[in-house]
Amino acid sequence: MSAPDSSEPNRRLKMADIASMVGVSTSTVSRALAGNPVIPQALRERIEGIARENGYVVNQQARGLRMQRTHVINVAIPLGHESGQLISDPFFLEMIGRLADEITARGYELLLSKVAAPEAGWLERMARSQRVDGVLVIGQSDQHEALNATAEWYEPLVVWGGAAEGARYCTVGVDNFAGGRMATEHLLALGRRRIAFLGPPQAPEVALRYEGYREALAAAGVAYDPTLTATTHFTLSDPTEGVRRLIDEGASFDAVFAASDLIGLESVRVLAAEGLDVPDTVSVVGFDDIALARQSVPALTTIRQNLAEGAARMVDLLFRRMAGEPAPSAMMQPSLIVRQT
Amino acid sequence: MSAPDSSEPNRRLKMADIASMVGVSTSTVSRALAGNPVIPQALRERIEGIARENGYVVNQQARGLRMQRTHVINVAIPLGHESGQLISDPFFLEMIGRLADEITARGYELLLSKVAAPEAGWLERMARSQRVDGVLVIGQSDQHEALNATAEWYEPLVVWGGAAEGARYCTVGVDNFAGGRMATEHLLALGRRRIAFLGPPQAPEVALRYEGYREALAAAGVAYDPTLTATTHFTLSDPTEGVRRLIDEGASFDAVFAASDLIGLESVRVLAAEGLDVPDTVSVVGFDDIALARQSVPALTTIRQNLAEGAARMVDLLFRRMAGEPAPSAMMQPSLIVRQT
DNA sequence: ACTGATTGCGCAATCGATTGCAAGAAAATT
DNA sequence: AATTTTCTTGCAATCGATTGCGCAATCAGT
Repeated sequence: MSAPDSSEPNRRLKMADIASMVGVSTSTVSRALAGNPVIPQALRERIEGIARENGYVVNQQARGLRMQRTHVINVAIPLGHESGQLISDPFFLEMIGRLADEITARGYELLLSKVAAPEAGWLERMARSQRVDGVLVIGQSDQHEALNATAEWYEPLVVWGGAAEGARYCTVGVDNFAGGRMATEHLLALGRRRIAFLGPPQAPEVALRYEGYREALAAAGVAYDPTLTATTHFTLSDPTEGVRRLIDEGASFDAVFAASDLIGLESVRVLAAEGLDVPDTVSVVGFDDIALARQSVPALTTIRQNLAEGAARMVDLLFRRMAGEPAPSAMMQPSLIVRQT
Repeated sequence: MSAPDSSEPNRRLKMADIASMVGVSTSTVSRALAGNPVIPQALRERIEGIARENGYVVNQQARGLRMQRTHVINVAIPLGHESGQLISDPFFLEMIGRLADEITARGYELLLSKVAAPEAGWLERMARSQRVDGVLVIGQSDQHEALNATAEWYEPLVVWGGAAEGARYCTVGVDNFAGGRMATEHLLALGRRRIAFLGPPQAPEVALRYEGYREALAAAGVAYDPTLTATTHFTLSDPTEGVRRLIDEGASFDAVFAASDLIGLESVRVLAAEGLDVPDTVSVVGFDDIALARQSVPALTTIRQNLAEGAARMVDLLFRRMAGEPAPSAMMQPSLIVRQT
């Protein structure tokens, strides 16, 4: 008995419904809603008005099928060598947030795929499903080969990570080698000589940081000691064990270069718990400059990656590639942020 | 001059291509790939084989249009009262990760929408675009009305948050009122009497925590002092000011109940920087139990929300609603985790 | 060998939009 | 008034899959 609402959403409206309400064909409605100038302004406004009043929204499936584009970007996070299921590193959150801003600003949507245990062909399926117009991969993980294989024929693909050897895919990232060198040089300048390295070296970006570390050691004439390298994942519990292992094995070290801030922060915590004072006894440098690095006590010295710029670059390159222009990889300079550790 | 690869992906394959390669109609290919038993096993395997060899992947746009479902779930994060653009709270990352697991496990994809400055009708557009089969909203923010309006006619909608008064939408969350009470009772049990509250009370879930706080005070016969309430956002820089403001205004307090761990951790840091010892002079309790709460020094006492369970519940309810079954809101019990603050 | 049941597979309609082409109406020109 | 030009607007094909219906081939039963 209630008066019929202006919007009575019993059934999903299609363009034909709007067309018959206005008394025109779907062609006209389609053109009007697309802002095509061949439709006179008066009529266009009438159509827009009726569409709005009835809460009509274009069916994106149909539109996508006809137009051969979806206005969706796939953001994939491969977790190849991460044992745990969870992404616990805030680095990802900031990156996702920045990418979301950039993608939304261009009128696109973001399809997030967490690729927990990469099966063969995951990236190829992603590229061929035609569900998305482009793919961004955050971190190479151990998927270097898969990336190369797909990049061979799929243009709109941009990867955040290191410029791995033999990579034929487009990467955006900071100069990880330089970052590793800067971190190590900083520790050397503090007088540290026994510098440990903590991180997952299977990931190309970490491998480059590691090379920078060894390069800096060599340049300073400090002998490289393999027992000071501990392999850990990016997850939260793993670095704990990594640091403990170093201590338990009796390795004597006076500094830690951690492959990520999360690993760095955890190292600081474990060292403190073991009675090793940071920074008096042991210095620590992280990588990323996540928000928590600044906030923690003591504040973590780290190598900063500018994610705002990085995300903007990735999206910029991706859209160029989607437009058919070839876009080259980009490398940005990291910077050393000296804090208390 | 290179030998033609087994997969020559010059052009995107459609089902008709596979059909002509096998020598059958698209109907048969479609049925075979869908595992329809009317297709004899031998033929089905031949079709599957050829499809695989040629890297054929079903066009999801076309499939979605025909089937009237997309196999995509929209996860929306409204940031109504967050001044900053960024989601910096790790709570979101863990939640997104858990939801991604649940959604992927059911063969669906996750479309992530960061709704930075909610415009009128954002949720309605989301629901009507037919780009997704259901919508999950993480946190009510200040969008209570929008949620109510859309829930009126759109079934597959589940919200993470508090059971706000007059909410006609389906919510999943912990009992925020009980959580607020538990936190406050814990502080009272420690002998604290001047307990400050920090958080954004516009969000319904925070409002409930606040009510629990006041309820506990009243039950203990401790006078409520409005000058001990400071409004802050969930971002990282804002709590800093919130705490400083309390101190600067000369409010004397011996405990802080923070509406989130991020606010709690920041409070600890600021208090320490101001020379107020935690926990000797001031006790702090947070909310969420993010990974960092355990890891920080001193480790943060907090009210734990079980996000793994919460995410599973949300997705479970959403899929029930997508199937047309009415599914009621769910409330889980939080638990007090006593640590060092 | 003939009828009826069963199985295997293709035809063609359908999902909801977009757009090239062209027809009819209106305006401008001669 | 007749013709040309310009505006509007609709017809119908198209994007790539799914599926109800029905025809032909195979098989079983007598």
